[in-house]
Amino acid sequence: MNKRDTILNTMLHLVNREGFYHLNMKNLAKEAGISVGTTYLYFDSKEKLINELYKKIVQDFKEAVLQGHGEGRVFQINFKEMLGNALDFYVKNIDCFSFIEQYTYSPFLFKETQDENFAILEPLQKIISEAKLKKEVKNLPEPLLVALAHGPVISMMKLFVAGKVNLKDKKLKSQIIDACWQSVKL
Amino acid sequence: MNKRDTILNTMLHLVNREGFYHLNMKNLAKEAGISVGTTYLYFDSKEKLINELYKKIVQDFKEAVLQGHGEGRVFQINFKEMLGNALDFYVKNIDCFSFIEQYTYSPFLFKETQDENFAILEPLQKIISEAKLKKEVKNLPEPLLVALAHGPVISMMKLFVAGKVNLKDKKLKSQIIDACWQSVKL
Amino acid sequence: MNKRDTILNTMLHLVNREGFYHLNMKNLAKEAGISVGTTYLYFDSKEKLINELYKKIVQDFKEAVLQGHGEGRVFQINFKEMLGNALDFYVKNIDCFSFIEQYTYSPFLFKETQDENFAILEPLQKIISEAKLKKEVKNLPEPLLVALAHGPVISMMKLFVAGKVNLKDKKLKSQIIDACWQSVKL
Amino acid sequence: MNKRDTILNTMLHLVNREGFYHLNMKNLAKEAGISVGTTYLYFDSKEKLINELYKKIVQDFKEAVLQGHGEGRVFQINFKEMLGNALDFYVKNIDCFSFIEQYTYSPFLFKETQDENFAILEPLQKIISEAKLKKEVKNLPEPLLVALAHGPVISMMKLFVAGKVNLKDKKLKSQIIDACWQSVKL
DNA sequence: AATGAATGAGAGTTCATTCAT
DNA sequence: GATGAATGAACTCTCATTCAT
Repeated sequence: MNKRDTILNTMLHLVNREGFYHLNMKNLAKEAGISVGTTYLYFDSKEKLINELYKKIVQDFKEAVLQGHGEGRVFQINFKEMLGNALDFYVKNIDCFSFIEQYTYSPFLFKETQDENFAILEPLQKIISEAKLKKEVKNLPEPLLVALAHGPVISMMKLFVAGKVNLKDKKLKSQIIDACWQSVKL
Repeated sequence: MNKRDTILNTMLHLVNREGFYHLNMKNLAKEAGISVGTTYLYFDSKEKLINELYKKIVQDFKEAVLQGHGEGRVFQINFKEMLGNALDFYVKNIDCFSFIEQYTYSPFLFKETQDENFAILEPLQKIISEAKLKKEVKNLPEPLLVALAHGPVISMMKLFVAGKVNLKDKKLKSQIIDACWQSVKL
Repeated sequence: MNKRDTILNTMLHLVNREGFYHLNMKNLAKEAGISVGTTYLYFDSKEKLINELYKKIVQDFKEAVLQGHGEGRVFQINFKEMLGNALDFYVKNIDCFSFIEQYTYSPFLFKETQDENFAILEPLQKIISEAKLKKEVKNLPEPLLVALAHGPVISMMKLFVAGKVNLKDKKLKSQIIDACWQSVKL
Repeated sequence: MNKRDTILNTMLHLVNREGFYHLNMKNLAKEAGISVGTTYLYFDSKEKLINELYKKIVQDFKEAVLQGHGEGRVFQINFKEMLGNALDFYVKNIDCFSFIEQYTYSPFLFKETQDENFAILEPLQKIISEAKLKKEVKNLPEPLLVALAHGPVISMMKLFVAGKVNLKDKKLKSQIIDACWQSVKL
């Protein structure tokens, strides 16, 4: 792996083990097996590094979420697949899930835009918006439909991170997805 | 207001205006109109102070949520009331909502127990648990039922904080609550 | 002495012993017998501290130079007195002399104005300017008259600092002043 | 131009554009169009490099100053020519003038000898010393005679660098030289 | 009880120098 | 000879905490 990616991965790891607050560049360097100075060869500042990491994760998430997505297919199929992909991504990359949540709630960093916070919702927003036009979902405000689909997933992930539920269980996973589908479908 | 509460309130305000990261005891004292030293007469450390604040907010939240709650009443009534109370509390105390979210996602502080994170869910958990026993809700794992009820509310609040929806609108509020009810009801 | 002045004095001392380049806040604090943090209670930054020190020295210099100055007197008296005062000030405060010279030649710091560099010349400029109007000095450009009076003083001071001449010798002092006077007088 | 000279020239340029303080080897290399490593093939350290540059400038200055100098000629001619040469050199090589001044006042670097500071005065010292023996100059201490000749030139240069006088003006130049001559001549 | 000047460890960042290529 | 990624000590500055008043 190239050094830039090593740094990003180590950061991701550290943020989740110690939290933003206890994170410091010296530890990051030590954990990554490089020197402090080297970090600054690849990133201008701690802040930029964190922002870059966030962008990378969002991009990875979006890609994962759109896996297997087909434009012309029935909404139900696409919706369930997307939610399933999201869950799978989160479960496989708990660090990424935790990072996104921490980042979102941190007036901690100077984000370039406030909207960054909602970047991960974009794919879901898009298909719900289209379904809304075609009246294939409940007649509720779009943001609410998104919240009904995404909110429970996040809540379940929080419980999973805390070790309170097992999202690796396929049955539970499909129950979540079905329940969310029930919430939005006509 | 007594000095202890002034400090807690100022902290709440500051955390949301500047974020945990940019928070510092000097500013806290200045904003509260006292000296740094005084802060330490009431709280042992910054960390303890934050933890205390969290506990206080959770307690306030729980009280607000249980407002009007009747033991013997129909589940639907209690459920909707509870969700409505939660929404009202959050909307009226955005600072508290943001604080809770930030705190939850912060391995920032050494929490006394991980379970603290889920303290606010307790009332909801309790009534859902009872309803489950009486088979008044869908036959789904309890945590999922809680997530179906609470997740969308949190998601909507995030959008509200970002100025993307207006939760002061009564119609939207009842749409949210109804939708959540639909998700869990038999 | 108050702490603020202790810091300024220590800085003055250190700049001359070690030079701007080797100066660092830790040593400054140690030498001043305080902690690093304390320095920042009195000055916003290293740079501001140096700029403040410069301003203070210039002010002290100007005051010293105008000592005994009388508005209505013969130009020759005022001129010689001013030059004598300057020499006395420099000799008594070698550190100040060295500091001024170092500061002047340092694109080292972000000066608020370039003109700061010439602030110490103001009193001399003023009396020469007046004398010029009254045709009491040679018919040469004002800047040159200033240079003829001040340049040799500075050059002598440099030699004094290097231990090559003894400016505490009264005879040498009056020779310098007389020679400068000869340079500008009609 | 060979690489060694390129480095020296770039250094000279950079010191005057950014000052000693903001100078760093990476920028030096970039500006010189070489790599950092290469710099160290030609110079042992930053400090040595600066010291070498100083020596080179002093040498260039001395050569320029002695241009046209004739051993047997009248002192006045040699004196005026020397001062004229110095002025011309400084005006043509402002960077060199600024560098010399910065260097002189910098306990910034560990100079090999303190006397280095006065190296540029040597030619002037020499002819004044000879003239003194032959009683062709005022009966004043030699260092003062040197200061009377050189001090005003430096002062005028400082004003020139700051854009306050125009030393490219031939009349001003001859006024300076004449005035200095008046200061030292019998 | 209340103050706020003082502390100093530790933060983020820089940069002269090295060395494997 | 030439490179430039890598180093890590040292820099400026911050801030939770203390304690004499």
